[in-house]
Amino acid sequence: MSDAADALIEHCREAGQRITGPRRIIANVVVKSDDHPDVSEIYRRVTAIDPGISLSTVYRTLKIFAATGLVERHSFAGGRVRIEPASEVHHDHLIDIASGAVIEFRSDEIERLQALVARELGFELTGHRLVLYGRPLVRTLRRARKP
Amino acid sequence: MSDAADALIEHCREAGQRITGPRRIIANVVVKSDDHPDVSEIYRRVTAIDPGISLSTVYRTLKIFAATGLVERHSFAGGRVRIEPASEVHHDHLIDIASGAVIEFRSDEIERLQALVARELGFELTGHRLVLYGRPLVRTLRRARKP
DNA sequence: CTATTTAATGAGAATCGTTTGCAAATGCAT
DNA sequence: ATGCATTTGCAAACGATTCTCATTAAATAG
Repeated sequence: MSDAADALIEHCREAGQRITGPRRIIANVVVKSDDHPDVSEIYRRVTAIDPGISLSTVYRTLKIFAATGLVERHSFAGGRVRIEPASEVHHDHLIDIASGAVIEFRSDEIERLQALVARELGFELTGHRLVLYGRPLVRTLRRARKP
Repeated sequence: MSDAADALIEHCREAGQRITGPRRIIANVVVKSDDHPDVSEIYRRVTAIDPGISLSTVYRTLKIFAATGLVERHSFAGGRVRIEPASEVHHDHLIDIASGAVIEFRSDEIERLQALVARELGFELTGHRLVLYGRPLVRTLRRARKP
């Protein structure tokens, strides 16, 4: 239905994959997930639409989508794998340790330094993984200044 | 036996832990592991010294050492947990995608930027996890220039 | 040095997320 | 519609890690 889901499906067809009911549904669920859900959450959302779809199919389909570069699978902090639709622009993640929320960010400066560091060590940087963990800054209430 | 292992053991005692045979051996194996082995590799090394030590004990002991801050447990690229003795200086890792080797590095500049980025997003940086993946630079053989 | 107390161990079962084997169902080209 | 390869659902298998619990060993008191 969704534009992006159609694109995802189209990519699959081009990759020689059959377009099946489950795959359509999973594609739709994934593209409208902007909250980095884990697989069981995806499964929950998928079965809310079609209760007949099995967990294996969700896993298998996500793997195919990932292989085609259509979704990304992150494994933050030793936990379970979390899913996000692939986006044009690369970004890294900051985890709010208070709420567990995942915030996306991007820093060209950091990227540049990474490549530099790798080169200094004698490597060509082929990828990286940066996750920041942080606690929300308490917006310090402006205290009335004593004159 | 080793200086560092003694320190590790001493920390444990101070933390109210009993100093047992298995713990001594595991401590020794860990401190002389500069290659970021995974748990089963640690187990292999430990049982090479005392075949009676169980895998559960290795896991339990590593967890205790980690809790005391004496060893660090990393989970690179969706794989198994890998162990390293805690070091004074913080560092990040670069994985050689050709060999799987783990290289340690440190960049104050990157650290600084991370804190900055976090602050801009409204967070106080409490931790981070940076892993670079790279392919060894082929040291381009200086080709004889045709004059 | 031995007895007492209490924590640590070994062996295996249990758990968790993920993957796999297989028979039945389905997509798609004809 | 027909045939056939691909997908599916189910359940069993899996690998890493954790747990259970009876047994053993460390620290402590006597």
